[in-house]
Amino acid sequence: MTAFYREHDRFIVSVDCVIFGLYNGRLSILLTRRKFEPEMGRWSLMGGFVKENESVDDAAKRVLFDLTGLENVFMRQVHTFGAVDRDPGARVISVCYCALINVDEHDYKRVRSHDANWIDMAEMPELGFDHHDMVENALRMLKRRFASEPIAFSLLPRFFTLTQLQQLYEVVVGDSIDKRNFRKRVAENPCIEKTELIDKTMSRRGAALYRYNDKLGSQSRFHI
Amino acid sequence: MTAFYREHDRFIVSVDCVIFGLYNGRLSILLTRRKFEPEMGRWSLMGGFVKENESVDDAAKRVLFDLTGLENVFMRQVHTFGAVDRDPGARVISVCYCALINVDEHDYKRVRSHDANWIDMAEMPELGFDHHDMVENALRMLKRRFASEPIAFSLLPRFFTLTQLQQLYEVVVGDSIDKRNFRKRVAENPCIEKTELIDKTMSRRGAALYRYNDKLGSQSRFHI
DNA sequence: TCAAAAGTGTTCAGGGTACACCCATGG
DNA sequence: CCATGGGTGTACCCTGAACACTTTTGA
Repeated sequence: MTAFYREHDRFIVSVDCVIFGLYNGRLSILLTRRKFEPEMGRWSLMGGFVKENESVDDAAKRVLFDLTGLENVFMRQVHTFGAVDRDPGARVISVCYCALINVDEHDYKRVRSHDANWIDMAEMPELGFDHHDMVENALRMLKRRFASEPIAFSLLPRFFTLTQLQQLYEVVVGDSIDKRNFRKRVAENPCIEKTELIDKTMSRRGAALYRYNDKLGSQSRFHI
Repeated sequence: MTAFYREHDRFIVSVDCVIFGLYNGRLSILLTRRKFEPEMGRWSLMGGFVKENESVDDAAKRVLFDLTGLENVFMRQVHTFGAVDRDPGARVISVCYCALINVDEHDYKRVRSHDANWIDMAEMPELGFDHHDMVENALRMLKRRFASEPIAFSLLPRFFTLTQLQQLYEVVVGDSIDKRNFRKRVAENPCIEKTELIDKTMSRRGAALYRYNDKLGSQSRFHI
């Protein structure tokens, strides 16, 4: 390190992850109760500290993996929170990330061992620190991105019905969507391919299974 | 500080400011040549280090003020860049901000003393580190926000003509706009008030002067 | 035969875009 | 009288939203 850098103040840097999940058909968020002061016992986001030998993005991935066992999920940086006294325990600059996962795919045991709970977004408790701001920011970003990027498909099985896809959009957007309009847009999108397969688990009649094809490059977007 | 925090790695945190400006009718960016290693002599963004007793946002404001003498300008956090080796001189985590200013209002002497130059966006040189990513991100954010938030009015004099307003939008959006359609949208927007004043400096005929009124709360938006 | 989910088209309104000419004035 | 910038209205298209009934089949 050159002399120029030596003299500057240094900071603890953390990542706080807003982990959204689909938990029996509803949008939920992974929260834990803090196990140490300050604010011990208060609900809070999943956080961790950045280490010297990892990038900030990698720190976020590590935290997500530790908690859920999942890799390669939709994960984005939301904002960096750097107020001087945002954490009363110490000066900590926190980079907030958000992820959206399928609760069924993650590793329950990991979540349990971290004393984390899935909480329905409609019943979100008060959170410590500036975590409420983080959740608001993250949710706004999630809704925006979800409606314009093909995030949904990483949450569905490889083959899915249009009803499943629509329900997923409805949960995230937080509103109901007209079935015919929805299917019209799907039909116009070359990335969503109908297969010959039929799913009979949800109805007597059976529903056509579709597949997402991202090989279409820049066209692999789906804007509901 | 509780014992819990003591053991964590600490980082130098910087802010890098992408300062866009309107310089004789074109979108420009404020750049400087690095005066120390690594990458001495390379064009780079305006940066500074966060200090222990200031928030990250305040650090960005301080850097902007030091460079331009301006306060209360449109200034937003863009993204945090945290790759391990993004700065070959040391591990530095950098929070990127962007600002858009009116070049005529700032303090030239400050800029000069920092050896900073306004460079037309069309002629942007190669930058050191990950500064090119920062500029791309910042420009994308600026265009998005400029088209949906009333940023323009802080760059214009208190009274302005519709031609001035339109030219400003054209410069930032980087495309030309139909005059009649533009004026139609202005007319529909209650925040842009026509005054009785006439500006005769730009034409023989004279142009009506308008004023922005942000007292209309949530309606004080102008979406071109 | 009925319950439960799948599937299917049309209409309408509003917003966005394209487009060309007259006006006022100072020099 | 002319050069310069200021100012104005309409037609069309396309997208997005609203809306209800038929089909299939296992139990």
